[in-house]
Amino acid sequence: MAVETKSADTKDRIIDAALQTLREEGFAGTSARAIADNGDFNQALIFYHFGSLNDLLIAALDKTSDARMIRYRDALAGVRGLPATLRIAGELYAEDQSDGHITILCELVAGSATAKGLGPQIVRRLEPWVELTEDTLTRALARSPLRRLIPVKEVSYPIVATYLGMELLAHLDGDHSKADAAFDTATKITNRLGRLLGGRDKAAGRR
Amino acid sequence: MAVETKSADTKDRIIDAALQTLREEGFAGTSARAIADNGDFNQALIFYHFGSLNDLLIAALDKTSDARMIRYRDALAGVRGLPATLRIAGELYAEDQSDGHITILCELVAGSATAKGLGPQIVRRLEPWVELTEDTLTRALARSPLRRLIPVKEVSYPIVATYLGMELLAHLDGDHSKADAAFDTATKITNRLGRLLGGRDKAAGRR
DNA sequence: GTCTATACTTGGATAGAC
DNA sequence: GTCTATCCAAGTATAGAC
Repeated sequence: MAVETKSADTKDRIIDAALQTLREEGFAGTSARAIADNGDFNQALIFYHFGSLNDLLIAALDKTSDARMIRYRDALAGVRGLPATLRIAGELYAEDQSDGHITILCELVAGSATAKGLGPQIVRRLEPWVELTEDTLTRALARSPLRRLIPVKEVSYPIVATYLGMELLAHLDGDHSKADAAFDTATKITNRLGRLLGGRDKAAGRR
Repeated sequence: MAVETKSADTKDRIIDAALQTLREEGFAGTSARAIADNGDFNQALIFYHFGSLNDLLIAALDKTSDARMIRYRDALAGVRGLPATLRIAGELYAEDQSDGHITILCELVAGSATAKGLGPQIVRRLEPWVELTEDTLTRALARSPLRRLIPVKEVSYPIVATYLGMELLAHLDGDHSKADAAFDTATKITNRLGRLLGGRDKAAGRR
């Protein structure tokens, strides 16, 4: 058991170093050597513990993604109504940004378009997020007149794609202001829609 | 003049070979060697004519992007109303797909997150598309009640981001069905909104 | 302007000692 | 499990002949 613990510890150290490198250097800078330098261990350990660099990157994505998913599910659990949901989503997004989760995800998505064989595995790991969007939206619209307007199933995938697209662009030119403004824009439209459709604030789903 | 023509011809051959390679092999497969093989010329010519591989890729993006921009402006010029605009946009998108423009753009956007120094130049070349979206949307909404709902300026950047995000994802798992469905979804929502807001079809902007 | 040949660099991965 | 030493492939870019 001592051995297994040590091995697990090392694997975790390697994963953390990979995450840090992705955050700081981007996909392009995340070579096996760079990760090893960053985490202060030997480069060969990566291949001993993970077999290949790609497999390490997948494991790293799983770690950050699983943690964020728990946080998202938790924070969104009791939320009712679209305005409140948008507000919480905006806060979660801000967290994604400050802890670097977003950077990592974007770098990997972009990188997997570039690197060989990474693509399908990354995409598979985005599916839970489409489902989360679907669940969240279903609950957010449950008591809103907007539920007759928005086809939740069809709209969830584009929403996730928008999140990724905006981040990717923000990332490319180092300007996040437009991405940050998106939640405000969505809120604005929702409010206007609420006023137009149901009169006052009931329409938007507030209670 | 004969010399200039020959040089211009060669540059164009190289650009075309780069575009073809991006389409067929993706960013990862688009090395100077691959392009030269593909176009059946010497690899050193790339550096003689363009200085660096990055500069060639930028020139290639400019060629396809300029051509598409002319086509878009032309096709959208006389269009009135949101439903018609969505229909035309869907057709243009289908063209993007069949002639490979989309593939090239996505590969370069993804790749520029990966490669060094390409990012800012690619982003700058996306700005005209945000402007086009803004112009198009302004005209599409001119006579629609929806113009009070949608803040055109704030929404144009997210729309372009969505286009890119969806394509990037579709690209990653080789499944374009969800991206194709997006225009139908947008049309569906627009129609419902038209019925809810303005009664019948006038609201949606048809004439 | 175009070719051949090659210098130089980086990075994934492995062999084999400890 | 961890280290050193290396192999090998691929890629950008350039020098120099034609």
